[in-house]
Amino acid sequence: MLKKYTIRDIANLAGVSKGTVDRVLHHRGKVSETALKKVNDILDKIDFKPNLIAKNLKNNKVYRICVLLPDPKKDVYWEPCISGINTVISELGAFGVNIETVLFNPTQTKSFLDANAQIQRSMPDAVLLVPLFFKEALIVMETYEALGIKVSTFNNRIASEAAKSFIGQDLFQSGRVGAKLLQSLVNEGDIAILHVSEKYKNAVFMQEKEKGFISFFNDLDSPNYNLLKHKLKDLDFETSLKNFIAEHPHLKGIFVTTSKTHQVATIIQKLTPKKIALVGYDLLTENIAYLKKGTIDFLIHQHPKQQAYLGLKLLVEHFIFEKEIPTQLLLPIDIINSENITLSARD
Amino acid sequence: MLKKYTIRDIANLAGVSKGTVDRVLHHRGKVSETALKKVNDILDKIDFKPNLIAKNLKNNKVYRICVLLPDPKKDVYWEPCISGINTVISELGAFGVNIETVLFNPTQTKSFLDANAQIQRSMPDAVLLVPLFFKEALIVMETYEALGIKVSTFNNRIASEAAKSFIGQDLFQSGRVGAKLLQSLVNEGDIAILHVSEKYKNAVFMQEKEKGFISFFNDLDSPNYNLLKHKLKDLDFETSLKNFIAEHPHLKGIFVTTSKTHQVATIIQKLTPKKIALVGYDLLTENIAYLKKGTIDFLIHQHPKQQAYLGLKLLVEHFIFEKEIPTQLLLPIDIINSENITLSARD
DNA sequence: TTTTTTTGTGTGTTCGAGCACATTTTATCT
DNA sequence: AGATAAAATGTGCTCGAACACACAAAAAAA
Repeated sequence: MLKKYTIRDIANLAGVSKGTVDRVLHHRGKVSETALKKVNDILDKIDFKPNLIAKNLKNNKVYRICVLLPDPKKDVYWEPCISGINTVISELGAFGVNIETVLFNPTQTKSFLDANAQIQRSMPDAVLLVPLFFKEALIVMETYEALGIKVSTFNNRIASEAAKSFIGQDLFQSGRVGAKLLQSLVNEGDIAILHVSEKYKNAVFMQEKEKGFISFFNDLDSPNYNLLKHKLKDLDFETSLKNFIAEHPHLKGIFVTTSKTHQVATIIQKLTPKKIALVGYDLLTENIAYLKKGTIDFLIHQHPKQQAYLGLKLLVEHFIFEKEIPTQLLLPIDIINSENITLSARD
Repeated sequence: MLKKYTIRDIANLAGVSKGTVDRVLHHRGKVSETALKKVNDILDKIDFKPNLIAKNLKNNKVYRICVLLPDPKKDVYWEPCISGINTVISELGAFGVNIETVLFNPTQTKSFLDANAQIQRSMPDAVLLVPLFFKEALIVMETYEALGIKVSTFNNRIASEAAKSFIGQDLFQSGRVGAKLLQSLVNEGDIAILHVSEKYKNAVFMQEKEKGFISFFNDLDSPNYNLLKHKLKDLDFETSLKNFIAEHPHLKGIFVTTSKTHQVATIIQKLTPKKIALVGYDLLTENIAYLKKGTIDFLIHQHPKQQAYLGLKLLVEHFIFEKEIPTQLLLPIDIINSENITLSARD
């Protein structure tokens, strides 16, 4: 138990050489049945864990991993991802991994394609990317596949076999969480789901949240609530929202499906004397301010930092310690209010 | 950048031997100023990260770490800790650490003292423990200090210099989160904080939560709410609670400071036709059942698994990779409702 | 000037697993 | 039986950092 067995120990115990033990362990064949049995008998008796340290000493390759994500300058939502990547570098950089971050403009598909082409030319061992543009991502991932470059995705799920691994949230369930929170806040009246459509198309992801949101109230089947739905464009944002609110005097709660929740909060705070419950997404500075003020009641945390951190860490550990990469890793859907924000803002 | 520098590389670049480089790196002295400068010049130029793998190969010591926690058979709250410990074993066991779990009876201080005495006789390199009994824990930790055994604590914070490291929740803030949740659920009326006193004394920890709870409503300073406080003993639990509820017809919300929330739920569900909002602690099976049924509105997750996992992992990495152990690590205060429970139950 | 001490430098071995290669043993064929 | 092929087994080197030890050069003492 206290002893740390080595291949040599096993060889001595079995009365064979370490070469033979090695062949047994790796099923390399060229072992007589008698020797095989002798070694296996010992292996059954003791708990042999090959020393990971020695195992990797020989392999002095530097693995190269690229991370591709939207430029945080264009959308601050991605800001924490950078810090997640840096955490991995500081934790695992000494094991011989080279991590490069590549950014693309989330408003332009071309930027996404260009960045991928650039990465593919440099031929890294693996790529962790945000497949923001559905169609383009599919094509890009096939190219990676053909080049023998491993691909993991995070934040946005792509239903495709090319996507070997995904780290992120279950958006359907996330929508249900939002619904449940509104039910906690509002006893009866109109409840609206609001899509703030951003410049880039991530309609698929907003739809998933909507499905979950609606499914919750369907399951609830209560006469107290009346569901509404509304889309907001960046252009006529303010007037459109004001009109919507004016048209629905019984509006008691709003669920915003994107991180632009603060834009809605700005209006609600100004416009109405009577309280409308507001649930939205992501810990942007503006959102946090409204959360603390009380305009936003709950925020759902999508863990951008954690997503990048875990996705990258899994890739690194795959190369260094030969760990398996799970096909999908769904992160918990964190509910944030004004009181647990300080402790959650870190990641 | 792509090159992974070794000590040998640096030696060649500086025109000295690897022994000299080693002496410079470890400040072992016995290096002439000329040689020191030559080596440092190279070190400034390149980004040298000593290979952690090779570094530990030589050090083939098996570190022994004991984990001491209450027996999950006596209180299921601790059940997930075991799985957290096992995760560390499977993740880091191959690096040469021996982890032993020792259980004590949370209803008996003697059991705690006995278990510690047993651990101290076996002289491990470090101990991770739950300092459930304040006074006894202080004494015990001094003994560990004297024996040169590193101690980390989790779940319960002990205000003492002997506690080098703590992993757990900020209980004061946790009480504030509970208060905020009740405020979200209830618009006006009586709101009660309920202590279900368990057999063992953890009064200190319940008090912290209470302070936070009260501080929130003090800060709010709203005439809509009226705070109540009540203690429940295991013996006359049911009658006492029923009486309390009967005495306060305007009771609209209850905050239970322990994992025994389900006991309160049982009564609330039976007794009252009109809804009383209920916020409590921990993802016990019974609590989860009431959460899904709607009797419990929110549960605060104390992350028992994560606490044990992180506490142990930090100790292991301290020995294996010489990482610093933080003096305290406060885990996020997770809010759980019926919809995000499935994804959070895992840890 | 010679001997002793101090200080600086380089060399060689170790750790455990992996794998190439050498060597021994066993089986097959003339 | 002897030659040869095939299978089984053992040996020895590698990886990078750490450290003991040997040895050289310079400084101090005789």
